[in-house]
Amino acid sequence: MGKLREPLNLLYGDNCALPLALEAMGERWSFMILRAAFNGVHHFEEFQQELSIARNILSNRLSKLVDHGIMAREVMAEDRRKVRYELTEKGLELLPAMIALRQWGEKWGAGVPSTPVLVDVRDEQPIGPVTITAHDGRPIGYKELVWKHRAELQPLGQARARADERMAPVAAE
Amino acid sequence: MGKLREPLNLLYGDNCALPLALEAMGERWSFMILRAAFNGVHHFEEFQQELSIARNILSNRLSKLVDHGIMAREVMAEDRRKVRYELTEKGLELLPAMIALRQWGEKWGAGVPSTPVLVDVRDEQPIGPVTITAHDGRPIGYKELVWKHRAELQPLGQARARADERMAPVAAE
DNA sequence: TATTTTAGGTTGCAAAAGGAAATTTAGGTG
DNA sequence: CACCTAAATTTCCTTTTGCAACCTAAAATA
Repeated sequence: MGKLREPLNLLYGDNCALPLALEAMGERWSFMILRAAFNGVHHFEEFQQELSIARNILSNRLSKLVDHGIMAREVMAEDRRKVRYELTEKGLELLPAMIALRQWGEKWGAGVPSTPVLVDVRDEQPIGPVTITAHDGRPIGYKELVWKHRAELQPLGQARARADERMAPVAAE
Repeated sequence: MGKLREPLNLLYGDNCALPLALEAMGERWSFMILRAAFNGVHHFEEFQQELSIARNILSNRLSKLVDHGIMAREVMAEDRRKVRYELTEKGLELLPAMIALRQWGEKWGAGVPSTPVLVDVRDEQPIGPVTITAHDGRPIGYKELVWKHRAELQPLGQARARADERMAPVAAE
């Protein structure tokens, strides 16, 4: 058993939060609805026309997003037929995940020039790639990641000699 | 129409890459399979037991992931019954998106302590949150983002006075 | 060589989810 | 009231998913 390629053992854990996130966002239209919401779409008919999604599916997805606390549903006071869907804080915080996905699609999707580009309002420069970062913000790649149990963590600032570096011995190889 | 809340107009574009990414990763099991792959799972039976996924679905999803160039399929030389599935570069680069999702799930999922934690091998400190960053790496929030067409971009370093700041006039409000 | 085991799938069938169009409900307007 | 609109819901149909059993080629074993 050579250690030529040790299992990356990322993303593991008895209680990985990924399934949880996927429960809320893993359905086919969820991200598209979210994208529209980020673009200022607030009403049922807007979503429907924007996405060309079946009305029943849209209805169902909006309900689920509301149930999951990703969107808030508010019957409008001035015209109580209208319902306004708004991203909650929880929903807004999906932006990094969505942009990461979008950037990946941009990079790897066959020649997507992606003409409109996201820029920082401040300097009007395009945003950088969404990356994994160390605690100090330095970008790091997947090879530099390891699982660690909470108990094994050391207080910030005093990086102990990498002694008991047993990483969660999970799956494979 | 008051401008109290202008449409964020993020993520838009005639050719947003998000649908493209979702075509490859938007199906229910895709991210879970990817997660397993990141954890060093390489073989059909491993995936199957790891995920408790139906064999036909697994078969189908693996094929699709291979078709999309996210995983590579290789019949092993030493035992030609065995097929090894390996993440490609394209697949590996989904890590930020996946971790962003996971972190979101951690933060917002009802009390998920997420005991094993990802750390930087270098200093053994937990990784930071995946964020949107400006070109210089400074983290920025969704309020600081604007669409800009390629033509309107200015060369880095000389942030022109924010003159023709017409942002893509899309959807809503 | 014949038999069994293993890895990686298919196949068939019932259940669930998805989609298009018509209908319903609650609320407005002339 | 008759009519309209926004947001769902219901109906009907197609596709996808999930489960179990079956299949096949390649080892392993007898």
